[in-house]
Amino acid sequence: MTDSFFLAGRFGAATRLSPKALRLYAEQGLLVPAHVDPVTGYRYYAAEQAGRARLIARLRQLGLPIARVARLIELQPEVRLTELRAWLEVQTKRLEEQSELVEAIIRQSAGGDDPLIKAVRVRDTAPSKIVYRQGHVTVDALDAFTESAEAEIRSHLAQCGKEVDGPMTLHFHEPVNHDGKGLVEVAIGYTGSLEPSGDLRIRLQPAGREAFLPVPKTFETFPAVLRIYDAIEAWFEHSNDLNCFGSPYEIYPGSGSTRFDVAYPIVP
Amino acid sequence: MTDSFFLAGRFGAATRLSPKALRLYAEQGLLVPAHVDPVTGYRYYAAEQAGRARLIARLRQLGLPIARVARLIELQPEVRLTELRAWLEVQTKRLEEQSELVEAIIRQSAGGDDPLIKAVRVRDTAPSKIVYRQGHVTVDALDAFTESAEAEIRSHLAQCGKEVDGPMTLHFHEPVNHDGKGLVEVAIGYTGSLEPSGDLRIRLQPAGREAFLPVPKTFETFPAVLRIYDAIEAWFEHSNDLNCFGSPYEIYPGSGSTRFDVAYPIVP
DNA sequence: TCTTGACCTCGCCCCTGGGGCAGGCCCCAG
DNA sequence: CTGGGGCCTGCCCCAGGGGCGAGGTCAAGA
Repeated sequence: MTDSFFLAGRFGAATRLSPKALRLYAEQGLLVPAHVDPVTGYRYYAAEQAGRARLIARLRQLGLPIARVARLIELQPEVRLTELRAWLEVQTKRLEEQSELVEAIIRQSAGGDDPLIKAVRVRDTAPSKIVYRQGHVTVDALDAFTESAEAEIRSHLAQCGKEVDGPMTLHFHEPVNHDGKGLVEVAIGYTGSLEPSGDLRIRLQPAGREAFLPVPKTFETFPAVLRIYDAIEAWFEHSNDLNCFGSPYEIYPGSGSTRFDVAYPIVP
Repeated sequence: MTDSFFLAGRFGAATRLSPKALRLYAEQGLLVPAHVDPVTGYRYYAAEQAGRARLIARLRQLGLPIARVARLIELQPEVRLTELRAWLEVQTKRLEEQSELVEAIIRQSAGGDDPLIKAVRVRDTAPSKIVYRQGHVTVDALDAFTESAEAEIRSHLAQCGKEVDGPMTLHFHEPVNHDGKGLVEVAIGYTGSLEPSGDLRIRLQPAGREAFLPVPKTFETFPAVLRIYDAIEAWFEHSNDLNCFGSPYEIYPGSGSTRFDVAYPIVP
């Protein structure tokens, strides 16, 4: 048995792992050598460890981080395969998003031949007091968050006997993607005087101007809705006079019997 | 004009870039602020820079490294789009490879129900002197490298009047993937005495044993050929007695009228 | 037995693309 | 003039190693 021990170089050559990687995995407990010489520090791997090592090499080759590999390795093979298939699904989705993004870049470069751009309008916004709730969500959780926040705000306003003043708005302070959470805010204007409650906060919204675009039915869902944002941003590029400097928001209901408008604040 | 300058926070909010990211891009020269206050160090961005900034944000969102973004940004839009489409192609290919890899992991977990595994045989290899050439190649450049190296070696042997002894072998010292270069070696045995020449080197190949598998026609091309490697490795797992410890190689021509065999060295 | 060369160890700094924090200015509104 | 929030620099941190240098080890040949 003792002659079926191998040093890092040879073991790594057989398992497609570099000695450096093997050392890292040994430190992290992912692949502990069968024996470590306490004097020299030499790591001796047993032949039986080759299977595990090769599995690790494959999972790493997929690009999975070490911690993920460590979790997957301990799973039953069937569960592991299920997880891997799910991971592949995610990768496929990511590729689709990248594809969408490239298309968006193409449209951005092509400039203003999009009829959407010509539909952008500007209007003044009235000052109001707003009550709002913020949260970090992914695009999947966005609808649920919006609904629950709106319900919470409306019930709080009803409870306090205050009147709703203006539409509901959904602000995107950070980009909301599939893979990352972004800070969003559901806000409703009101009249009268109100105390904050729970995670509901109060803020003054000064008067201003906004560039907006009603969203046609076919662009309501993600990721098609991103074209609306693109269109307004492209419109800013073309109108040298006005500058969009702030994050975008959606206004429910939208103008002209649409479900919502998309708008950007304008610096006067 | 001076009032169309924006500080990093506001500018970043409009272009989906964090102040920290903007600082990094400024340091790298990717997006240099229109003005930097020499006293305070404050970076002031002009409204006209928003387009470039947004393009950078998009390209970064694709996952492209900054250096790549910097190159793409300077290109003509059409060229840029061509490059982006090519990049998408590569990503698609990568996803396909990952999919293959997951399938390979599944087969590895499933164990030895593959008829290929049962076809693995063992044989002794004769000692010989070999002349070889090494190189770092990707899988795309592999065939060209192999052909040119084989031609070079054969012409050198012919020039020196030495006889070829044994088959041509192609050693994979490092994994050769689509995305990374690996060290490979084309080698041919000879008899007599020969001097090294150019990038051709000489080595003694001691006698040994190898586990091998002739490659059926349907598995000759990448990535299907990887199943052959997998099969031999799986065979090692199942035969507790023998250990593969070394990198694999291909032998041209293969046994039984196949184009090539795949083999692993065996530790006796 | 000695030497030599290959192999191994550890430790340090490097890469990407920022995030987070500390300490200290700056800027604007009240 | 003062406070709060925004901005600066500078430092350390993350994964997953690569590369390098100093020094110890192993095995085979002389």
